[in-house]
Amino acid sequence: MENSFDPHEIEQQLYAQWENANYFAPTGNGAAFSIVIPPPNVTGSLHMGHAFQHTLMDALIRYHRMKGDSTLWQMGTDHAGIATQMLVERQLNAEGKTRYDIGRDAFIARVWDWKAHSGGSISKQLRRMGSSLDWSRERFTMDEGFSRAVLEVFVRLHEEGLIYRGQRLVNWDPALKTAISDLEVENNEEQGHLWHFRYPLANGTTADGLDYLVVATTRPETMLGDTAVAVHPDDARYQSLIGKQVILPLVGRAIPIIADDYVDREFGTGCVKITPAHDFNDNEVGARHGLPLVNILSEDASINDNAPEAYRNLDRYAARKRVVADLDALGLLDRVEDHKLMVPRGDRSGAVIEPLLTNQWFVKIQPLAEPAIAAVENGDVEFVPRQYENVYFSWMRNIQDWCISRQQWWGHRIPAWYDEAGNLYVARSEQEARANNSLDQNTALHQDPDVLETWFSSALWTFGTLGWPEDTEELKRYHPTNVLVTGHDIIFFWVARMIMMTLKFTGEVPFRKVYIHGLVRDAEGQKMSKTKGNGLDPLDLIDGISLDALVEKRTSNLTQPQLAPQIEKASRRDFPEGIPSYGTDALRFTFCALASTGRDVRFDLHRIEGYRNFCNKLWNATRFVLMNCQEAELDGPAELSLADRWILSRTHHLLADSQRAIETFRFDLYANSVYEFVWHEYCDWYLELTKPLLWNEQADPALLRGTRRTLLSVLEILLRAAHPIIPFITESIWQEVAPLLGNHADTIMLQPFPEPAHVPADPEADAAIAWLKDVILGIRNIRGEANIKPGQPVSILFQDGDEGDRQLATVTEDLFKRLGKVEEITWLAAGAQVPPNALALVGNLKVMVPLAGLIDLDAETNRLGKEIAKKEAELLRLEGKLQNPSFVEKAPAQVVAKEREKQQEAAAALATLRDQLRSIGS
RNA sequence: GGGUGUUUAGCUCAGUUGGGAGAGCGACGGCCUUACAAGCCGUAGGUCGCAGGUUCGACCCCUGCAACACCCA
Repeated sequence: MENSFDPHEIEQQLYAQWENANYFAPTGNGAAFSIVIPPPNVTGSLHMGHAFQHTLMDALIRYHRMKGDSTLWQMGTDHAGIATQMLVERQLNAEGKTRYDIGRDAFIARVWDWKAHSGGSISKQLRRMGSSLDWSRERFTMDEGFSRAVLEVFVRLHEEGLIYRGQRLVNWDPALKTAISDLEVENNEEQGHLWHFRYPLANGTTADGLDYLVVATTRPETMLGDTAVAVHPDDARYQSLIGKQVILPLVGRAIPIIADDYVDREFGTGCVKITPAHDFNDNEVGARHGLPLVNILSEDASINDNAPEAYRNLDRYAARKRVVADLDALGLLDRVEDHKLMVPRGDRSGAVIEPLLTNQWFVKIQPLAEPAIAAVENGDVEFVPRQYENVYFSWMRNIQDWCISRQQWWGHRIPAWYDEAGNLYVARSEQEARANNSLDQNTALHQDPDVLETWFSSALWTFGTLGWPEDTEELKRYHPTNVLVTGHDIIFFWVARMIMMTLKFTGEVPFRKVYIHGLVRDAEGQKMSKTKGNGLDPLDLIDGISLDALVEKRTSNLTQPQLAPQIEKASRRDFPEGIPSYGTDALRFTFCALASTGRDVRFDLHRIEGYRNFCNKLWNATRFVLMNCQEAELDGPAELSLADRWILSRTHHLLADSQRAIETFRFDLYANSVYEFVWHEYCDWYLELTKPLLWNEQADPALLRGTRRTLLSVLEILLRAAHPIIPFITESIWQEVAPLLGNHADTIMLQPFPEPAHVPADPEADAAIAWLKDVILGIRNIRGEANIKPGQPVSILFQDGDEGDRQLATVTEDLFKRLGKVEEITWLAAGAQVPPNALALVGNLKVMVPLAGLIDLDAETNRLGKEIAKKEAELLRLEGKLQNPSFVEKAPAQVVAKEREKQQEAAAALATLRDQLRSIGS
């Protein structure tokens, strides 16, 4: 083995071996365990969120596979309607064409073509993460089989009256010219204006004697579509005007003054213009009052023919200026204020969204939502962490009908046909539509041009990927899936919709548990984004990247190129050396270690560096073990030393802790227990404890065999225990180690996950080594504080203590001699005269290092002083507690007894330390 | 405006049923000790956001407040 760990030597080669051997496909007759991948966008590339999520999923999958479950991790990608269409349209635009130039069929062919050539980049990247996905069953939401499921669901929902077509106000993206869901709208506060307009009263005056009302708006152009002015029903100022009319300026329409408690009396003048065709709230007000809807916008957000001629065909912002100017000219512009407002923008296009009245397809959601709420209420689906259930419930209980149509070309086309008269036929095909409705070939039919939104199809993901609507073996075996691993940002988009649709069509929940992980942020806690240029590419952490390449990457193709210098500066500040290569295992270990319950993680390079070092530590521990075992005879009678028994006992605890952590999704605790065990138990103590024996030429061969076998078998067990987190290094090492134990299997991947029951705990050995550690730490502390050179051997004296101390000292003599670099040990009788010394206490046992000229007296006095102060504080606390009568009375007896014991120990220790200080001082 | 979460060492975070707080990184001091300088040994550092309450006892349970973050309207 090389003398340091080099991830590049092993990773890609091992992954290829695994994949070629088909280890990722489910095998065996064990219980089924399945996870579906949240299908990544086919246009996407791997980002830190994916890397995080896949690390956790892969850890679960590898764990269950090793547990012997028949484990399926279903791979697939999502066709990402809008994103993909935008991407291919941009390519066309670069050629000077639009999609309309080439037509729908050619455009779709072009998208498929794009997918064939560049659609798979995320698949390659997922392989670099070590993800053990079943590639042989990879699915795509636009594939034929999956599309059949989508079609079937649409038709059946329509048959049941749960899908309908209707004219409604939807979020309209005027740049993409399509409806989008309210989840795809980002509301952000932006600086704007509040314009106050005077609307002349048709008759009468206000309480103040004015002949007009003042209304305020942030979108002046919408006034062309006003159909009422509303006031609060209890607003004394306007009581007499309710039911009267104003004349809508510029338009000349007389519109009513209505009373509705939607109006906020405190805001502006307390009068609100009502535009039911262009505002969601106004729409509801309009519905309550039977107001007409006047739609004044076209699909590109220019003014249409329902507005006065002067404004027609003007873009909405041009119209805004014109309306304001014209009102001003008429003396009807009361005033303009600066105003912060929430502006809705499409998350893909960035365009300001308009509520627009259009014909769309909707899913009637209430009948689907009720069972989906019940499934979570009764525990059929469990969220981890639990509190996300509240997020789910609050959304589900206020859920609106779901607009599923999109005015796009790329996607599942809506299976609805119209005849010349506008009659509508929904069927699985045009042929079926004709057959079901007795329409012969003379009746011309044309298909609805719209497609379904992507989330409609991904809602079917768990059962659609397993072959539904066919009643397949896979569906029976792997559905419901066991757990969904996803971010909280798509609980509404995806999780809730999967639960609804899956219950509806399979009668089963899609998954039993939903593990929600946090978002990955940068070291400052900022969200990683292309715009801010603070993102990290997981592959750059794995392979490393030079500073210049990193800067280039972060500053190219920016949506706001003016930020480039700023981004470059920050990058050069944060990564002056670029990013070194850490390898996949270190990255995965970092993600696991940071994955505490559902909170966002700050990704700090120092952490991944630490875990890279951890991998190197494991690598070198293995080198030590192999060096000492490879040439040795391991067969024959063997005897376990105390240290062997101890590390086996610690292994038991490692396994128990790890299993509990994985089963409860505490990847951080899992990673920490592996780290702690490998570094601070196996390496720091156990390997050191084996050296006196291994390097002793005269050692008992049975003991040597016991130790060598323990070195190997504990290493082999911990490799299996750690494999779900760090698959590459563990596989690589395991292939060296396992054969020495007689295991010649091809891969660690399919070995059983180690069971704590197979490695019993050994409390006696635990206690003995705990004692030994105390003695050694005492000696080391004296060495460190008294400035005794590490190379300088010391003699030690033991005094007092009990029979147990004597026995332990005898049994462990060789061990602490080496670990404390102790030359000679002398037991002194109780009360015997002792030479000047430095003292460490282990219980009642005095461990002393004679001064003999090598100890710095001042330093030792100082050290003792600190010890005494510590003990004094402790004793004071304990005494205070024990002198409190209500504590002694009310606290459980065992707690009181324990505190008493502590008090006595502290008092005894304090007395000894004070004696010691006196004897040094004298 | 409603809701959720967070607040613990200089930084990033653990803290399992209430019995005087831990890790990693960083800092400081010492070491090329035959697996590892990506290492080894030792040390320092905390009014557990603030104010109340419950309790013999509160980082932990309850109430209020503050700051920050996110979601919804």
